[in-house]
Amino acid sequence: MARQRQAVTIKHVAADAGVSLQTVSRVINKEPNVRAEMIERVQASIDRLGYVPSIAAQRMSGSRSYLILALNDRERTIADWRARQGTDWVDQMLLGSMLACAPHGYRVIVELVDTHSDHIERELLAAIAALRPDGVILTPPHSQNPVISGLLAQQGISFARIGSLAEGPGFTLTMGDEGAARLATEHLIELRHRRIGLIAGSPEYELSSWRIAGWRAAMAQASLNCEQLLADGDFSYGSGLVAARQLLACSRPPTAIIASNDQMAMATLSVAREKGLSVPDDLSVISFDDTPIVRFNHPPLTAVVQPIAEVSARAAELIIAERTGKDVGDSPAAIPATLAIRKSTAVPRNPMPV
Amino acid sequence: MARQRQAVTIKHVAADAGVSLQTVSRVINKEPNVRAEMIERVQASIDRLGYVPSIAAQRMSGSRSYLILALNDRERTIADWRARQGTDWVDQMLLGSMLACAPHGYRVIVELVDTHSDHIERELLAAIAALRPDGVILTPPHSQNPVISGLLAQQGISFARIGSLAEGPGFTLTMGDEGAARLATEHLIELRHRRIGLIAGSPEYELSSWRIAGWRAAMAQASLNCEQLLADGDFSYGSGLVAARQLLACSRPPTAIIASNDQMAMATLSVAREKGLSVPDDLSVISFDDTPIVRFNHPPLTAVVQPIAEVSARAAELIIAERTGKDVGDSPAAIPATLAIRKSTAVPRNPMPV
DNA sequence: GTGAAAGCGCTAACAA
DNA sequence: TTGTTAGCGCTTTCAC
Repeated sequence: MARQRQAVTIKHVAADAGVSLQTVSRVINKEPNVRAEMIERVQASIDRLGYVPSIAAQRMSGSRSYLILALNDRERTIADWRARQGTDWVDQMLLGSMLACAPHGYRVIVELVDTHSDHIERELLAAIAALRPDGVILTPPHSQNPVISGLLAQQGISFARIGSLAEGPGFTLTMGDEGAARLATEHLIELRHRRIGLIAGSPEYELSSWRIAGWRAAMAQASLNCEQLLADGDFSYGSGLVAARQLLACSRPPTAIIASNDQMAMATLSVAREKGLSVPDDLSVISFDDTPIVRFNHPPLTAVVQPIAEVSARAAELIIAERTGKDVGDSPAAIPATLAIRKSTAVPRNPMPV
Repeated sequence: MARQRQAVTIKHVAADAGVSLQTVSRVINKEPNVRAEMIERVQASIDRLGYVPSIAAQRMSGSRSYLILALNDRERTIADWRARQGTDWVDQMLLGSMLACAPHGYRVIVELVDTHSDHIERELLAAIAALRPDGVILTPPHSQNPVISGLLAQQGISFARIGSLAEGPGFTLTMGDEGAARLATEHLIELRHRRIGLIAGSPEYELSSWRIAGWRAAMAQASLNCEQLLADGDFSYGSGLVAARQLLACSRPPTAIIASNDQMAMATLSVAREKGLSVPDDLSVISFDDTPIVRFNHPPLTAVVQPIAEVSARAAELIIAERTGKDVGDSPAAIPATLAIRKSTAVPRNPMPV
């Protein structure tokens, strides 16, 4: 098969409309200072010929590449995909960002990068050199990596940081983690829980501390003590087991536990089972992260629902708006998570055990 | 921020190595007829400068775009993403194709296209004009759409059709649906089921008929009658309800049902519940599609595990190999699905009801 | 085996 | 407001 060049190019359109290339270019890019009549004429030719500009050529001439990179942690992402547990972070990102990109002619490319690798810089630079994306959407833990931020800023690529509020370049976006933790805690307080444990996420993630802060705030507001109620975790199932055991083994164990993600929530359920505690009667459990595994559990878990798609859409919009020179909107932008109340939270059977 | 051009270009490398652009280009593209010494010298400069070729420029000059489009049905994909039930078809596709692409410098772009739209042709042509991908991976139902196949062939773009064996251009790949249906049926026969129902998938999908064929073949081999045991479905939950009710309402109802996807399997479970049938004692159920919803069910369902990642990887390899001019391997390629035996299949309590 | 020239499709800068 | 020119970074001829 012969190597095909572009079927219809800007030249064809220009010839067809009887104008210069430049005029066609101006119409394509919706530039000002073109007579309405011209726009109409050119647009008619574009439609008739079915012309679509070549992204590569646009990129070459120093314009936009219409490409946005969705940067995710390689190890985590591949592990999630392999596990087939329904973790749909990437899907939700695609859902949000692709739908936001489509009307502007942008595309999203999922790019996986090693977090802990020392050549993360080289990997990212290679992707940038190869694709020259107009923007990059960073997810935790990349979003709080100053090496990445610095590199992108220096390259003049606009980017959005999801789940980070650290000072520095780039748009910052959150899902209101502190508020969400507060929401979850308050829900439990309303159910008359007094001892509410929290299994924290990995300290490598900024949002882990926000969740702790939200929980602390809600507890303080209700004049409840947090002592012995905070356990470390790192988002892994194993760390959840350790943390849940620690919480439930203390002198005055909690009647409710908030786990900072789905894996640790599942681990908490497992520990409850091994201790003969029934959920939710003996122990209420809330999961941060409303994944299928959480929803299909028996009982289905009360969970914090993170608006990943919405945040990703906003991230894409911010990046596109910046390029277009339009009003960029607010940053930091917070799109609050909500609480889905299900069957794993209830009034405690023994409000004050032991 | 100043619009940044490529940091390191082929010119820099050429100057650094003291050779012509052409020689650098030859080294990049691993062309023959370059002295080993030259290759080494150029490669050293490339490494030292951290040079990565611009995909856009490569595309412009008539070479490869290093882009592969993963074409999926828009409506279905977005519905799955929104439903958040853990359907991970796209994830598995990405897992397989991205990992296969990475070593060759290729990227994958997920593209959603309306199946039933009359401007599907325009949509696809627009994507091709904009990106000029080196290849396209088609999934059902696109993979069996002759309009799409014809268009891609005419554009000289290599493509792989997953789940289609229809004559025509493009590589064809399957997950051995007939064999998988046979496997599932034989598993039930071994458990001494004699009346095994099948809920078919949408007739718009070629693979629906393959599954029927596999079931029929296994039944015939065991000298079992298929009468009244085949019900129509269209992969939707609703159609599964209708089909399951029909099967279970007939004069000699089945003791086992194979549903052609997860949704219809769930529907079958629901109908079993409403009829007071216990699974697996009164009714065995097998799902085609091993999604989280199936795995997390109580009881977890015996299911056909489709090697989506493997097939997608193979599809990407075929496309890349064709470009590279290497041995392309076989087409049609079949990567057989397997059967995960879980708790929804057992020896029937009443081998011959009524 | 290596290099020089032309051009891919488009836009920035400038001119008219 | 519109058109002309030059050039983006690379690969394809075609010379040498």
